[in-house]
Amino acid sequence: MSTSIPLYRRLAERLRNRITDGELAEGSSFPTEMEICATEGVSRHTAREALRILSEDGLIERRRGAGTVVVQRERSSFAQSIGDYDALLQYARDTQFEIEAVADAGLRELETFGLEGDYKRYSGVRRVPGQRPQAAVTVFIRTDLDPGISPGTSLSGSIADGLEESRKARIDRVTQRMEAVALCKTAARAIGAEQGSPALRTVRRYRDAEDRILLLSESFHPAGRFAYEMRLARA
Amino acid sequence: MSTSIPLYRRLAERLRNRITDGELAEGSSFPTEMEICATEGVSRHTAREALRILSEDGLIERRRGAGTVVVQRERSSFAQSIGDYDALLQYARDTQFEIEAVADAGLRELETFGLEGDYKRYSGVRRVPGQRPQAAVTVFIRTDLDPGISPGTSLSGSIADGLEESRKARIDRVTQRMEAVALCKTAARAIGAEQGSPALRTVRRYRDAEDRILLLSESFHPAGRFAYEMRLARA
DNA sequence: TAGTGGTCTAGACCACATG
DNA sequence: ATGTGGTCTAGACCACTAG
Repeated sequence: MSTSIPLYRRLAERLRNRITDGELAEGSSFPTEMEICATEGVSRHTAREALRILSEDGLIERRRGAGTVVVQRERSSFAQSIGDYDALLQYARDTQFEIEAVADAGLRELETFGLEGDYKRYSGVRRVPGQRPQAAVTVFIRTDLDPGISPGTSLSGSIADGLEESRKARIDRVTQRMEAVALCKTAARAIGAEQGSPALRTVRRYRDAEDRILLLSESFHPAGRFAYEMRLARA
Repeated sequence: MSTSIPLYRRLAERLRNRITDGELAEGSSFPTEMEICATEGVSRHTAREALRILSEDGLIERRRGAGTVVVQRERSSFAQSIGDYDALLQYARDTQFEIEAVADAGLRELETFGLEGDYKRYSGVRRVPGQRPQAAVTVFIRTDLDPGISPGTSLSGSIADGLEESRKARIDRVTQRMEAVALCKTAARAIGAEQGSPALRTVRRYRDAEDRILLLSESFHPAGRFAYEMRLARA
């Protein structure tokens, strides 16, 4: 085996492609577990693990006794998600990421964020040129994808943006987590806010189709300087 | 045989209790899979399913070769994955909106939120039954759509949910704004947090196809009790 | 009744972390 | 070197849905 990606993940990826390619139409008829076992030559457990992934991703729905169907999404969350992703990148294009430090990521940080492997850490602030910083930002990028930017550089756009253009890897999806926190000392100093004051913490994980994290960003937006707006259209 | 709840779920529940009861301390030492198999008399697959539940709930962390540890940080965040409108409603279904007061909305509040016309104001907290409040919530609903709920009622789901079912109006889209703020006195008292402590403020505006605001909700999630997760997939 | 997904067992090999 | 969690197989019984 030349690949270390588990069989059930590769199987999930093949099935996912059959959906997005349109071979498996929306609203009906997904192969049964036993069919997948037979055609793909895997055990039922492996087939089920793959189906679990697709189910958690919202691509299929399963009902005991009835069967599995491809979820109907007429222009729904998928189209909506694209807009969100673009909007996300748009924000990055409107501001500059001023890189203040670059280093190898430490073991503790990697563990904190659930990263496995080697990553480079870029830290700095994001701001509209001429204004005070909107956020303290830390970016972890897998070392083999490191663009090798020097400290002191101001990046118009995001590192994720450059990652796309380099074609070294393809970002398949992004998960984003937001919560309110009290600013830690480091972040507070970086953006000129008071330690302990409220901030919006945003962690984004950029993953490829095999669910590996290519890039991770953590931002602290102090209260009053940033609000996140999104629009949820109905399916 | 008396119960229809699967074994692995009951096992997960037992293990969860051992964590919350303090028998399994944070930071280290969770029974290994083989230990669970032996002491609980289950197969490894069943043990793993139970552990998967706890892992997805963020109670434990697993590392190959190293073992399993209890994480249960003080702030047991409740992560909500929201990618589209349906997922947003799902969160409301998992928690209860406990209504503490109902009144006509005042002119100043209407102005603050950009509302025009007559609205009813419902205020209270949202929580998973049996747990401490996750958020202080205020809902404004256009008076002609008022469901007429009495103070003291616990609503399983959201008012927006009921609005849909009443078929008196159709929600076409929702815009959502999120930012970090310091808790005001009123909200802080409602959820038992300290005034001035960090919170995530979320304002949602539910509009019909003519862009009129049918319903508006404002929530304050104190730091540590809630995280907002969304997934941005690409085509 | 036949077929589906849900649960559960027993066993195996592997990659990895730790001592 | 040992033990951990991660993957995978083969087989079984069950609850449920649908024709």
